[in-house]
Amino acid sequence: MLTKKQLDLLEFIHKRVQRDGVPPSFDEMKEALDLRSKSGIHRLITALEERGFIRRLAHRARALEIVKLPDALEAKLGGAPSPSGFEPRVIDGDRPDSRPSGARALESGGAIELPVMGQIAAGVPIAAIAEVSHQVSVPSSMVGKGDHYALEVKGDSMIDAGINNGDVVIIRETTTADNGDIVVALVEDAEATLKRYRRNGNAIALEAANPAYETRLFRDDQVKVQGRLVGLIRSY
Amino acid sequence: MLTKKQLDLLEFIHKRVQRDGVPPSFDEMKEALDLRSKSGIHRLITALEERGFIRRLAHRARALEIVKLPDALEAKLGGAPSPSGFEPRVIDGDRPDSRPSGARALESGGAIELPVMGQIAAGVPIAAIAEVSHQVSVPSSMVGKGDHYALEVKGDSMIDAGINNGDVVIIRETTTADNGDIVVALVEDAEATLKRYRRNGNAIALEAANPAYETRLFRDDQVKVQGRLVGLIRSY
DNA sequence: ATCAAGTTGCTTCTTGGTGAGCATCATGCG
DNA sequence: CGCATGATGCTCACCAAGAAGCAACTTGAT
Repeated sequence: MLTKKQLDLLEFIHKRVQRDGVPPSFDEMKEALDLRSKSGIHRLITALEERGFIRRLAHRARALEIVKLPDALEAKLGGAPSPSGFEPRVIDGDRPDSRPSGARALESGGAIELPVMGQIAAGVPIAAIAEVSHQVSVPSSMVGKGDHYALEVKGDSMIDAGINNGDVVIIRETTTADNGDIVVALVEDAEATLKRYRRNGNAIALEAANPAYETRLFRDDQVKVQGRLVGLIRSY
Repeated sequence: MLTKKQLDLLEFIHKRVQRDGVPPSFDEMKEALDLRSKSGIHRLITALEERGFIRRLAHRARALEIVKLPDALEAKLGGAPSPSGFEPRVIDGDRPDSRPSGARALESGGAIELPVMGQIAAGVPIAAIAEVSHQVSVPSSMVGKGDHYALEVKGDSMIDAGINNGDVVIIRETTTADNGDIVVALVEDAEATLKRYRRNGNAIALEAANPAYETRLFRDDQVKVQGRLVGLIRSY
């Protein structure tokens, strides 16, 4: 899957992250691989990204992250593959494989499994968040820090936001939101809806994205934000 | 399932990966099998890929990976069959049906990695399917049989279908479509667009889902279906 | 405004993968 | 036996990708 150079670079990055917690800059990588130009690094990085081993943000310093390690490296260096903020949990026992297979059940490759906690009304509210009905896999790039869960959307009140009936939305648990965010809002401690959030003083507006539905206004003590929309998955 | 040659090659590749962490190039394989031409290797590799033992990226150096090993080899060499961290659970009972030997391609847990083949215009412009830019994980429930890939949507011509600018669409490779399907259509062998497909006699209509765009009509020889929309992933 | 970190264009050279065309050989089948 | 088929082997041609270097340009941060 990888050429020697690519493997070397990946290994270097991995070590740096393990050591410093921060990925190296292009210049540091250039030094490490003994090159005289960053452009070479750029190409190697591109190749690694294309093959799905790292993920990155363009134009951001040190904005790269190892998503997975080839088996060869994983065996060689003991470290956990790292993604999304949880690695310091694995201790090395005598038999490292004692748990990786179980521990990473929810985190294998570039995906994470999230529980689908029932349905949510995008139109008229449905009962609040219920139980886990099943699990979905989502790209780990979709979830950042914090706890997440998924809900199945019922209704069409958010169609203008590109959220259709039957879509699965990925929600990050949070109790705050910024204006314009799409949130899971619990109204009057009874009904949960998916709406766009807008605050004005101590009034909260929950806007649908469908002209057929009206914006509803509440006092801020009537509405509890339960999560913010971070992703969406649809199957045809 | 495999011919002798194919088995030999697979074994060689496996050993090399175990030893170096880097798969051999065609030339190295050629040497190992004592051939005088790479093209033979090419054929063997193709056969192995077809049978699901290896996975690869076309036109990329050493971009190949062993996905599974035939039982014969697995017993012979102790090595792990490779995919993301779970094999130590299978004991050999009398019923090895744990793996029907055709299953689990890149599949780990409930997710599969697919290549993102660049961007597709949902509006006017184009750049036909280009290269792999990176990989995404999608729930395996989203893909059925057949080959799949992903594209990033540019433009807003499908907004009324809930497909926004920046969304990643999952495409199943196929050359046929039913009326109403959303497809990747290659028009005039030049531009690829994501549109709703409708056939009428030997005329094909490509409809946008946005009143600002007009339906375009073509003769059926001007349009080639390259895939059908099966899923969508959006990150906020 | 300035610096550091990334991104790109262009060049050069080497390595590596693709594919057409043709020959050989074993095998299963009437 | 003669033929079709499929797996292999080879040559040759071609072109793409990997790797490296230099330099200029863009972005983000301060």
